[in-house]
Amino acid sequence: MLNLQTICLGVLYSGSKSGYELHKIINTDLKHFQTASFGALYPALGKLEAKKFIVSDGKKNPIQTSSLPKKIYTITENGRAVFEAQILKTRAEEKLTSDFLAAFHFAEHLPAENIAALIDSQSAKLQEEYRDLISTPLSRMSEGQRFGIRYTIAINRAATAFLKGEGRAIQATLSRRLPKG
Amino acid sequence: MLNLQTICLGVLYSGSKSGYELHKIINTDLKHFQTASFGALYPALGKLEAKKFIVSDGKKNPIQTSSLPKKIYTITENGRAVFEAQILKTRAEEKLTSDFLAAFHFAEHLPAENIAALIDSQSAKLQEEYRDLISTPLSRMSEGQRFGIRYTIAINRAATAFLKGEGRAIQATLSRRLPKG
DNA sequence: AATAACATGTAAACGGTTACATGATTCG
DNA sequence: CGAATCATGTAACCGTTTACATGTTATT
Repeated sequence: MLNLQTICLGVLYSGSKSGYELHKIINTDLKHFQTASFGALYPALGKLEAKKFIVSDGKKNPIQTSSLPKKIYTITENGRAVFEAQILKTRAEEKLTSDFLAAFHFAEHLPAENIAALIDSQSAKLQEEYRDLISTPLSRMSEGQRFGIRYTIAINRAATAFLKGEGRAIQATLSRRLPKG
Repeated sequence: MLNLQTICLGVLYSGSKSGYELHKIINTDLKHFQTASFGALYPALGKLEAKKFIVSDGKKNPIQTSSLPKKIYTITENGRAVFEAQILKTRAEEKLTSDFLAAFHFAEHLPAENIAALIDSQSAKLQEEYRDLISTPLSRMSEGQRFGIRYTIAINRAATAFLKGEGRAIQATLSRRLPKG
């Protein structure tokens, strides 16, 4: 699986950025397949720098208080080569972890109101994701990126349609159960 | 997020099982939203046992060579209560990590044959998942579990349809690019 | 007797989250 | 001058993967 280091190389490939900017890009543009917290991002950048895959212009000297705290990372030639090799050997792999589906798997332990809440909340999340996806400006985006967005939208729509069609039905069915005792 | 310990409690709720059986159940019946390796499973069971949420009938005595190595885990009353509380407060959360989408995001660094391979491989994986999903015996399954399977099938179909419809088109588009130099 | 499947576990390393800690810059 | 946002980083902890290590039971 592609790890955060490789993702960072990929984002830095198209231009130098600070850790903070990288964080923003990953958690907006790449949100549908990757996220990163600062606690994951900074150590990843540190490791990439140690391996000479990226360089920074940072003044890490704490005495120089007047210097900008902002540190711009730039990918090296070595880094580019490593990224290209990595992305070339990438296989179609996906891993979903879903509390929504897990909760339904064990739904016999849930009262009807919780079932309803889960479906409503999942629908809302899908709607929010949908808004994010369609609001992304398609210009300045590569063909591959557009393809990924459209793929994700197709899945999002199917999920929403399913919940709209069958969500009420399952709520009704599960409400008819005998209360556990 | 629901962790493996809680998932184990959930599976043991409906009947006592060995670690090995638990492993098989999670990686078949729960495959569409959760997997677990032995290296993750056994420590999780050990922690649950330490907390008295489960008990085992294991003869851990290595001198007793004649005893069965099989260890059956049973959920305790305390464990049931903890699981019920956990599942009750579960929120609709989902996390997808996709090398397929990541590769497409950076597809400008990929030659056309890799694009084609990625789409073919993703289609094959979806088909395989689909076969698994429809082959699951619907009897002896709760309403909630059936709902989860149908939800996953709806998404799987949408993904397959998208790749069938637009997969060739993107391959053609990306093949028309100038080779990088 | 060999092989596949059953069965349990550990250790090192990895990757990530959450919370903490600090400080600068910009805008109203 | 206060608030939001920009900005970097560490530490403790958590959960998992991968590889290793070992042995049993059932089938052919």
